[in-house]
Order: sequence, then C-alpha cells, then structure tokens
Amino acid sequence: MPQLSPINGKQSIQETEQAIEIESIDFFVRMMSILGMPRSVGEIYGLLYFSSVPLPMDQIVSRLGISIGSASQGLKTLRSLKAVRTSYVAGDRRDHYLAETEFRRLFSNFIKEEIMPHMESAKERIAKMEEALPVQDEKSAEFYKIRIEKLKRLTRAGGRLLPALAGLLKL
Amino acid sequence: MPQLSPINGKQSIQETEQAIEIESIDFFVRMMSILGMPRSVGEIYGLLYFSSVPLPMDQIVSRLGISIGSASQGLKTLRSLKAVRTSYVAGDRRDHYLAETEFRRLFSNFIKEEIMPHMESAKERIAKMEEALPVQDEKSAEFYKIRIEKLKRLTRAGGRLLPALAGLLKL
DNA sequence: TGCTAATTTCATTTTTTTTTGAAAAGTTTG
DNA sequence: CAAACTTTTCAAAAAAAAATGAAATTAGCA
Repeated sequence: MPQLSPINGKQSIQETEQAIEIESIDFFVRMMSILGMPRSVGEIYGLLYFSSVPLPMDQIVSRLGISIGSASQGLKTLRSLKAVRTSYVAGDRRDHYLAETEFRRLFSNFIKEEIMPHMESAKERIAKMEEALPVQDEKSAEFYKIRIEKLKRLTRAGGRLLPALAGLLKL
Repeated sequence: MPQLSPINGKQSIQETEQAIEIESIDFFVRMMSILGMPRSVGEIYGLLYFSSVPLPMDQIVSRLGISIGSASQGLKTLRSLKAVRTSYVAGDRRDHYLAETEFRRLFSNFIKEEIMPHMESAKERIAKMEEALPVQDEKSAEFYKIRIEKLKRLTRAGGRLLPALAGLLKL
C-alpha cells in the first residue's frame, strides 16, 4: 500500500501553528474561566501567548472572529491585570499587543487586584458581626464568639497567605 | 433626659442573632461567589455557619426565602464539597444540616474536587501541543518549545502548590 | 404494603453576564 | 485642521447561569 508522499506526510508549518494556537486558546479559555474571566479574555490571551510577534487589535478580531467591542474590552481587562502590554511598531499607528508570559507576575497581580479587595471588605463585615455581639447573653454568646474568631483567623490567614503565594511559585 | 428603659435599651437576643445571621449570609455569599459558587450556596452556608442547631431543609427554605429546588441543589453542592453534613435528630424524619466549620478541611476539599481536575485536563492539552510540535522547523520551533515549557512548569507548580496550600492554612 | 412526608429532578422562567454593533471619541498624518 | 484610521463606549441582543415550581422519586412509618 503506497504511503503518502513526504510532502503531504509532513504537516505544513501553518498547520502546526494553527494546531498549537487552537490548543492554546482552549487552554487559556479554561484557565481564565476558573478565575471567573469571560471567554473572550481567555481567547485573546491564548492567541497572544503563542504569537511571536505583537498583534494589533484588528488581527485579534479577525483571527478569533470576535467583535471589535469584545476585543477592546477584553484587552482592557488584560491590561488591567498586566497580562498584556502594548509594544510600539514603527510605521504603524495601531497598538500592538504582547502577552506577559511570566506567570508569577501575573498571578501576583491577580491576587492583588482581584482577591485582596474582597479580603478587606470581609474584615469590615466581621467587624459588623462583633458590633452586634456584645449585648448577647450567656452561652449562645460564647458560641457566636467562637465562630467569629474562626472567621477572623480565616481572613488573617488569607491576607498573609495569598500574597505570599506568588512568591512560592517557582516557575 | 430620661434614658430608655433597660428593657428597650438592650437589643433583644433575637435582634442580635438576626443581625449576625444577615452579616454571615452576606459574608459567605461573597466568599462563595469568589469561588464561583451561586448565591444560594453562599446563603445556605452562611445561615448554617451561625446556627447552633442543625437545620432541616424546610427551615432553610423559609428563613432564606428561596425555593425548595434551590435549597436542594445548594445542599447537594455543599455536601459534595463536604461543607455541610447531615445529623440525625431523633423522632424527626427530615435530614438536619450542620455546617463544617473547619476551613482548612473545606479548602483542601475545594482544591481537590474543583481545581485539581482542571489541572489534569490542562496537562492533556499541553500534551496535544507537543504532539503538534515535532514537525515544526528551526527558530519558531524553539519559540514554541519555550512557551510550552512554561506551561508545563505552571501546571507542575500548580499541582504541587495547590494541595500543599491547605496545609499552610494554620487557622 | 400502602400512605405520607421529604427530597430530588428537571423543564421553564428569571436573572445575570457577555457579546455585539454602531455611534462617539480620540489619534495620527498629510 | 481635516480626513482617515483606530479605539472606546454603551444600549440592545444573545448567551449562559441560576432559581423556580411542580411532577417524579425516594424513604419512613403504620
């Protein structure tokens, strides 16, 4: 049985690149969705992650088949997380985007921007519980105190641990 | 100016309990939503967290004003995370629910059940990228290899770090 | 076993989130 | 400074997620 001729037996460079791109997009769409980010954000990052050149927004739009509005908003989100940055390309007035690939930095940013603010407001809510507490009587007061104390430990631990986590990430 | 009579000046026990309950529900609704859990799950856990007695589902339903269906599904989710457990109450055929209050245990379960499966499928997706890779030529191959290597380090670090994290939680 | 209460399931409705598309705003350059 | 290009914004549409409510199932009890 004749085998395929070498020229067909080999994948073309384009096919390889496309295959990796698809997997990358898939990969980051899922990763981002764990972190509660919309699909488009994952798609954009996934595309840029395996791009050796910075891409302008209209390329992102056409390659991913998403709207200009989505791309603009997705890039805004990614910029705010410092997950992409713009790079200047001579003789082109468009912004060109590049993925930040140091996950440690990404991670640390994510914790600082997205998680820590919640920890702060959690502390405020615990304080409100304590305000309500003092007038409470006898043994049920004891029960509440213990539960509140556990919450305080949780937020304290979270506040210390989460920022430290990025440092542990030896990638 | 006459001060309020002691009996009115003091908050009633009920008021205190209600105030704490409201804050608790608020607290856990937000916490759970960070973890991507629906509102109802946070509400139920928040209610149970400050309950000194195990509550049957119909009490949860009436206190939170949610539907029976929501409560059932929410409890199912919480059971699967081992965030609540049932306790037998003599002479009552209803299941009574109790919150697991050891956050370290909760956290470790969450990572095992909700996060680790994603890490596994991430590894599979990286493997697919590598399959696509070998036929790739020269310097762009090098670029891809480096990027893939970074992803591998990320998943490896995640796989080690996340389970270890619960152990770090000294609450 | 049959009756009843308790719970689960799931199709439908409601709510929330995300995407779209087009108008507005902003930029660059001839 | 105006024309062309790029990007942002935001109201409306679409899609996704969650809650409801009622029917189906399960489990306890007489």
